Formats: sequence, structure tokens, C-alpha cells
Amino acid sequence: MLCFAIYGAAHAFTRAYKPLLEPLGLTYPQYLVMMALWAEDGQKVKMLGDRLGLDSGTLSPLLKRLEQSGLVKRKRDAEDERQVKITVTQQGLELKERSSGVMAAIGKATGCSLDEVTALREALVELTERLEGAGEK
Amino acid sequence: MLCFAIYGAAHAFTRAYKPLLEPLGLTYPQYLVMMALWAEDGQKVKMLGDRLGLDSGTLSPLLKRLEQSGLVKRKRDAEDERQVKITVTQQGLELKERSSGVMAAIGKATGCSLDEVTALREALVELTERLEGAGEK
DNA sequence: CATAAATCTATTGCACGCAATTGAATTGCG
DNA sequence: CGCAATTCAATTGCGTGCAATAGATTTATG
Repeated sequence: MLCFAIYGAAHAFTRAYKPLLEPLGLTYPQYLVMMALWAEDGQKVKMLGDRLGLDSGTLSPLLKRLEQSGLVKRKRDAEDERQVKITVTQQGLELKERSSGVMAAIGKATGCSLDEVTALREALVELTERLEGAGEK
Repeated sequence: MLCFAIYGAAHAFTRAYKPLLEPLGLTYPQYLVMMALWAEDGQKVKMLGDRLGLDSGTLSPLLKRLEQSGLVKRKRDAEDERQVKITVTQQGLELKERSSGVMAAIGKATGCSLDEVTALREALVELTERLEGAGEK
């Protein structure tokens, strides 16, 4: 059952990240969103959703919590008021520094060489694309 | 980001299963539980939790919904009244037949050879064990 | 034997994840 | 231009996932 192996691995990752992210006051999905924003600030909700594979039903409350924590600002775009632009605050930038150890700790926990990680990641991306392609017919 | 690839693949699987399981009235986690019970009937909640990596907080309401649907029965074990034994009903057994096409459809959607699937699965199980081992220290 | 410790299920509270709907804003078409 | 179709974010409802806790039962300990 490949499905079950992935299911278990995904949860194992979430559990592994949890103790590392807790001191930062972030959940795992929130951390993914912050990483996306650190990589490119000022993204619209739609853009984040496409990149992370999440819809507005998930992102809206998540972003609201990040705003509540003072990490991001949400603002309607002046040119297209349907869109909401998310910008990282000073506090959000500081969190980036404080979270620098997280990636390293996870890399160590996986105990994989860089080659192994790369191969596995590519296989999974490939698989994901095939599954999504099949679903759309 | 390996974490992100797994995160995406897990959701892609869930989405791929969804249209197949909907006609059966099952969610993906419910399907996993039913598969575990079809493989071995009469399991206790604890046993299911260990095998699927879920705790009682997740399983209790899930099993209650399966009972509501008439697929399983929950009964306190006579020998140890702390435990609850889950048994598949006649209706639950009939569902097994009706779901026989699901696995095949997913296998096809992945578009992987048996060797690829096996290799990927083993890599993920290995990774999961390392992550869990690291967490327990 | 009585009591403390451990085990097991259920409940509560919070945070996703997604379908479906709503409401506002923009685009396209006649 | 004017109205319909589209796009986008937010909301609602349901089903996980998990920590923390509670309650009941069994086991271990003195």
C-alpha cells in the first residue's frame, strides 16, 4: 500500500516539525506559508494557494491567525480589489532568523544523504503530477 | 524541500481517492480503517491506532461514524472492559466487494511499475522510522 | 487487601483541508 | 455602454489529526 506509506510519512514529518516550530509559535502549515512569503513577499492569496496546493477555505483563517500573531499584514490590492496582498512584517522577518535552525534539524532527523533526498523528492513530485493529471482526465 | 513534496503527494493521494470513495460513502481515513478491519476483524481501538498511526481522539469519532453507517459494530470486550472491539457487519463485508475496483484504479493513476512503487514505499517507510526514532530520542 | 500506577476509550478544544456558497470586483460580449 | 460570466477572498459545514484531560478498569505494590 503505497498510499499508506505516504500517509504515514506525511504525519511523521508533521510530528517531527512540531517540537521545533512550537517555540516559534507556528504550526507546520503556517511555517510552509511563511517560507513561501520569505521567498517572495507580497504574494496574493491565490498565488500562495497555487504554490502550496491549498484553497481559500484553508488559507483565509490561517492567514488571519498569522496576522493576529503580528507576522504578516493583509491588504486589499488597490489595482484589483478582489485580491488580497500578504506582506511580511518586521516581526515576520525576525522570525525567519530565529527559524534558521529548523531546516537543519529536520535534515539531520531524516538521516538521508542529499542524493537520497533529491531522488525521493523527484519521485514524489512525479507521482503527484501523475495523480493530479489522472484526476483531471 | 522534501517535506513539501511529501505534503503535496499525501494530499494528491487523498484527492485521487475521493471521487472513487464517494460513491461508497467513505472518506479516505475511513477507507484505511476498513481495510485494516477487512484484513483482521475484531481488532481493538488500540490495535487500529498503532497500525494506522492514529490516536483515540481521531479514531473514536471516526468509528462512531462507521457504526452509524452500519459498517461496523463497537462492543466493550468482556474480558477487559477498558477495550472496545470493532467487528465488521454484513454490510461492511459487502462494501469490501464493492470497493474491489478502488485499488486497481489508484494503481493505474499512479502510472508506476510495481518495482517503482515498491522502491518508493520502502524509502518512505525507512524515512518514517528515522523521523519517529529521532523524535523519541 | 487497599491503594497507587498504568492502561484504554472517550471527550474537548484548536487547527487544518476541502466542498459549496456568498459577495464583491473585474472582464467579456453583444 | 450594460449585463452576464468570471475571478477572487471569505464563510460555513463536515471530517480528520492531535494535545490534554477525564473516567473507568486493570495491574502492580506495599
